[in-house]
This record gives sequence, structure tokens and C-alpha cells, in this order.
Amino acid sequence: MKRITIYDVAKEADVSLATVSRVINDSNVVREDTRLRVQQAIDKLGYKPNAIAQGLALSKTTTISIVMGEKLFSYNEKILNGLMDVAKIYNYNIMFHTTSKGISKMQDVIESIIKSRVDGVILFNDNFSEEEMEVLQEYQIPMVVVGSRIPKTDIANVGNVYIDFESLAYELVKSCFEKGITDISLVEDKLNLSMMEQLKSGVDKAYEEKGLKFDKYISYNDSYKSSYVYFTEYYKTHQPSKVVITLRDSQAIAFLNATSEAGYDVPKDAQMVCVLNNKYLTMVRPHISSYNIPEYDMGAVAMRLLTKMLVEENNSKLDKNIEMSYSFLARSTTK
Amino acid sequence: MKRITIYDVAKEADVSLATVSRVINDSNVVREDTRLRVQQAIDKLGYKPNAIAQGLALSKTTTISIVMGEKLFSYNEKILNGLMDVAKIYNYNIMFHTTSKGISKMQDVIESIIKSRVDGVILFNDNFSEEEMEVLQEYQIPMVVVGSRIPKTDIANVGNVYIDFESLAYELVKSCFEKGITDISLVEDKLNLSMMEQLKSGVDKAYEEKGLKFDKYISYNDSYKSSYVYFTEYYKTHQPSKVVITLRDSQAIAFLNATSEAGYDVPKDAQMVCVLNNKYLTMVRPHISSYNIPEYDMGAVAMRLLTKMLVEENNSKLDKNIEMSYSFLARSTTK
DNA sequence: TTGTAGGCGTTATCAA
DNA sequence: TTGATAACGCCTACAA
Repeated sequence: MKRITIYDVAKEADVSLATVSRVINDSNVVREDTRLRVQQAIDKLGYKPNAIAQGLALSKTTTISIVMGEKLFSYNEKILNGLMDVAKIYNYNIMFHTTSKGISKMQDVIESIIKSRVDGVILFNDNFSEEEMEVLQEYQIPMVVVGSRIPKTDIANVGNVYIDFESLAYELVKSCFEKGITDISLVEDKLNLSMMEQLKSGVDKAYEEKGLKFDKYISYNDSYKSSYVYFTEYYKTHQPSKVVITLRDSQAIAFLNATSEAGYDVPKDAQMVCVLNNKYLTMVRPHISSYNIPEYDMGAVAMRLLTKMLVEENNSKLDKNIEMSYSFLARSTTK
Repeated sequence: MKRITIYDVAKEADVSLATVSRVINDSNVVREDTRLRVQQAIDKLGYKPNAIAQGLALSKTTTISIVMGEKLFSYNEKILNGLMDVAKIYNYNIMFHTTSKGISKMQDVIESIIKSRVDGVILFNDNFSEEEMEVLQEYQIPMVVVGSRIPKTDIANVGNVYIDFESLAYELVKSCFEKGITDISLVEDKLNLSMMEQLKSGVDKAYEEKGLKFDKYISYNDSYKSSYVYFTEYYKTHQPSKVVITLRDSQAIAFLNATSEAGYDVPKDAQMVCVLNNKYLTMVRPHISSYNIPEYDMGAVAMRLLTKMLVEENNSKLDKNIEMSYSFLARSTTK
């Protein structure tokens, strides 16, 4: 079966292809009866405009690339949902790229982004370096980074929708200090180095201000099992910290299990908070305290920002750095 | 900055655009020194071939659409990883579509798939009806369905990579019967109706063969909270079944919590198995028995199958229905 | 209101 | 081994 084109429709409706093009694009200069005739031809033939050809003609693909790490835990999932929903509203197609250790370096992803001439790019934090961002810059592809804060702000064509994880950690530690607690641990998450870095710097800052030095950054492999094993081992020689901060559910639950199995009580002996919230935190006992972070909205805002950047090429005084707010969810692992 | 094209490179290297095209596409008829000259021009200008134009010229986009539900729990995530990795190997780009209740009907997704002229489609089960599949058929887009078994097999251009959930459930129930257990519940998951249907039909079949009728299909809303509430309520008037089968972690954990809080012991009073495995099943106590399902491989196999279908247009005797195997993971909720 | 023709960036077929 | 040139399918001035 031959792919049917605008010519076929034109012939069928006995008009020129220009007219068909007009009805496809809702031009308002078409007489009603010819519009009808064309529409009938379109329906009859089952014609669908070739987006590739349109892309070529318009130098605009109406598609956006999303780049994220291959490990998409629930935090990313909700951001993705927000991105997709808004993309749908604006009728953007999505090219999806994942980065992982072995198989695909960011470099390849960038290569294919440039080649496919997408209109814009959404980058999840933690998947690229600054120089990689600069490559995208050279090709003048508008992009917004979603997740945590990026160092360089006010680069042309770059937006950022973020949570200020540094402040979050800073405030959390300060509030511990106010309760007289200074023995705090922060558990590393290798999947989110940039978030971790910001959390750590917030913790450091709070300690510094108090004239102390923070030295309980707990680092090990990132799977659930290893963190569970790690803590179990840890308790043979250590006492738990008074407060333990964790980024994701896996580490939080591992900690919870290991701690209670070592004979300690949460929150009596050790309190804990897991920064990123999800449903599993309330499936375990006790329920784990966390933060309410508007993941879905972050995605939605990021995509909307990008679409704005795409229309207002004259990136006027559009605010391209948007901070999202969070709030503490006190549950049973804190008191 | 003007987008640089093959013409610019041609001028820079002082050759015709045809020659440039040849070196881009690794044609072996180019003399070594001119290839070099062209390559230098390419590097100097930072030229990247326009995939859109290539797509137009070749009637081939080298991109594949993936369609899945918006809720991507870990089961889907791993399939997706498999898909992406293999797509990368074959240098395919991925268009990503999600379907959800309100915002995007499958119909719109199909529309955009057809317009974007992707070479093939991967469909996750549970997101489309048979007639929607037929639309894709009309446009002759090769596709493979991944997840559970599709009813109609041997349609041209349609592949299927699946787990036989019906057999899985059938065997599971049979093995219960052998242990003298006939009081079994199956908990519904609204997110995966087709999987559920197959599980249920396997259960039904086993009961029928024994001359019994299965009547403990537990149905309610699909969020964690509601299933937890449901079970808690349930136990005020019911005893737990001897064996409870669940599809996903959420329901399994909800059941576990509600059951033990109602004063029953798992597995003594009620055994349970959660069909889809993931790490959370071993984060709770007791560890939940499950099935080892090769999700990643399913994705990888599905994508590889699709690429094969794309090259061997003469869909010869290529086996387009691939059943994947599973195995039981006995943990602490069964005995 | 409609049609004609040039252009979007490549590939591929012929000649040279 | 290289260079013209006609597709590929659509959009958009410009004409009619």
C-alpha cells in the first residue's frame, strides 16, 4: 500500500495541494464548501500529514527530548508524569533518552538529540556534566534542567526548575540543633550525586555555623541489600546516630530494618527522615518521616517553562529559574 | 547562527554535497584524501546531519515508539530498561508515549504515532484495545506487544513477547490443592486488567478441573491506602483465606500489614504470594514470596524482535510470538 | 479564495 | 571517484 500524501488528497478533492495544506493547518481563508470537500477526501483516504516532512519544511519538529538516568524510582516517575501531561497539552512529541553507566554515554545522547533537531530538551539532574550542557548550548537548543539547582544560572536558553535541597538539609539540621541533637548521620545515595552534594553542603553549613565539623557522611554501595548489610554490620561496633537522614526509600527502609533488628528503637534511640517521599514510607512500621516535594508539579512547570522559552525566542524577561517549595511530613520516625 | 547544512560542508571542503553525503554514510567509493578533507570540514563546522531530512529522503526515521501506561511501577521500569538498551545498540531513537485516564486517550497517541512515521511500535499491555491495534495495522506499522499474551496471534506485522500468566496462576493454585488448600483469594489490580484477567482465568481453570467454583476475587480501589483499609475492614467480619495471591507489591504489603495487625500470622494463618517481584518484597517482614520474571529480558527480546521485523520486511518464518519463562521464589510468606 | 513554484536538508540515480 | 539533479512530503510567499 502506497503511503498516501497530500497530493493524493488534492487529487481526490480536486484542489491543489496548497489548499489541502491550508485545511490541515486550519487556515481561515478556505471557503467552507471546499474545506468540507477536502476533509472528506482526507477521511476517505485516511490521510495523516507526515510530521517528518512538516518538520523539514518548518524547521520545527514539535518534539522535545527528555534525558534521564535509567534508574527511575518514584521521584523521577512523578516528574516524568508532569512532563508528559503538559507536553500532551501543547501537542509536543517526546523523544526519550536514558543514560546508564555502560551502554550509553551522555555524549551519544547529545549526538542524537542534535541530529534529531528537537525543539528543546529537558534534562534530569545527575546525568550530565557542565561541558555537556555547553555542547547543547553551541547548538542553541533551549533546555531546562529539572531536579536540583544548577550552578551556573542565567545562561541564555537554559532554564532550571528545582528544589533547594541545600536549604532543606540546612533547616533540618538546624532544627535538630535546636532540640539539642548534634549527632546526625547523612546516608549517601550514589544514584543522585548532585542532590546528595547539595544536601551535604546544607548539613556542612549548619555545622560550621555552630562551630562544629560534620563527619558522619555514610557512604557505601547503593542497592538495598548492601545498605541493609552495611547497617547491620555497622551496629556491631557503633551506636546509631540520634538522627539519620536518608535520600531515598531504599536506604531509609534498610536503616529501619537494621536498626530495629539490632535492638534499637526508632524513633526513641534513633530518629530518621527520608528526604524523598513515596508510598513505601508508610507501608513499613513505623511510618517514615519525609518531605512533601511537588514532583509532578516540577515536571509540569519545567515543561511549561520550556514551551514558553520556545515561543518567546526573544527570551525577554522570562524568569527561567524557578524554585519549588517543599514541606516537612512528620510521621512516626521523628518526634 | 545559521544551521549548517551539507551544503556548507561541501563548500568548505570544496566538493559537491553528494560527496559529503557519501562520507557521512560511509560509502566506500570515496578517495581517502577527499574523505579526509570532508571530515575535517565536518569537524570544523560542527556539522551534524539533519535526521529529519534523512527521514524524508529515506522514508525511514530510525525511531520507534514506545507506548505505556503512565503508572510505571518497577515491573514496567525494567522492561523499559531492556527496551532502551537494545534500542541503543541498534541506534534507534525512542518516541515515548504514555496513556492515562483523562488527559490522553490511546487514540491521540495512535494519531501522533502515525504522523511521526516511526518505523515500529512497542506496546505495553493494558493500554489499548483490539480495534486500536487494528488502526495501527491499517497503516502497516510493525509492532510488538510486550507483557502478557495477546488473544489474536499470527497477525502480520504483530509480535508478542509475554509471560503466560494464566499457566502461572493455574500451576500455583494446583500446587495449593496438592497441599490440601482450597481457600484461596486473588486480589485485583486495576492497573493491569489484562494480566489480572489471565491470572483469574488460570485460577478459574484449576478450580473447575477440581469441580469447584472460584469465588474469592477481591476487588476494590487500587491505591495502597485503600487496599490496606479494605483488608483492615475485611478482617472485622472475615477470616483470611489460607492463601492470598496478589499481583503487585502494594497490595501484597497492604495485605501483610492488615493481616498481622488483625492478629493473624503470616504464613501460619494465611500464606501469600505476590506475582510481580521487586525489592520491596524483601524489605518488609516477613519477606514475601514471589515469582522471578525476566522483565529486563522481556524488554530486550521485544526490541530485538521488532528490529528483526523491520529488516526482514518479508516477514518470513520469523517466530513473532515469544514466551518467556518464570520461576517461583519461595520466601517467608509461604511454607 | 485558490493555485504555482521554490525551499527545507538529505539520499540516490545517472552521467561524467 | 565525483557531480548534477530528481525525489522525499509539506509549507508558504506570490500570483492569479
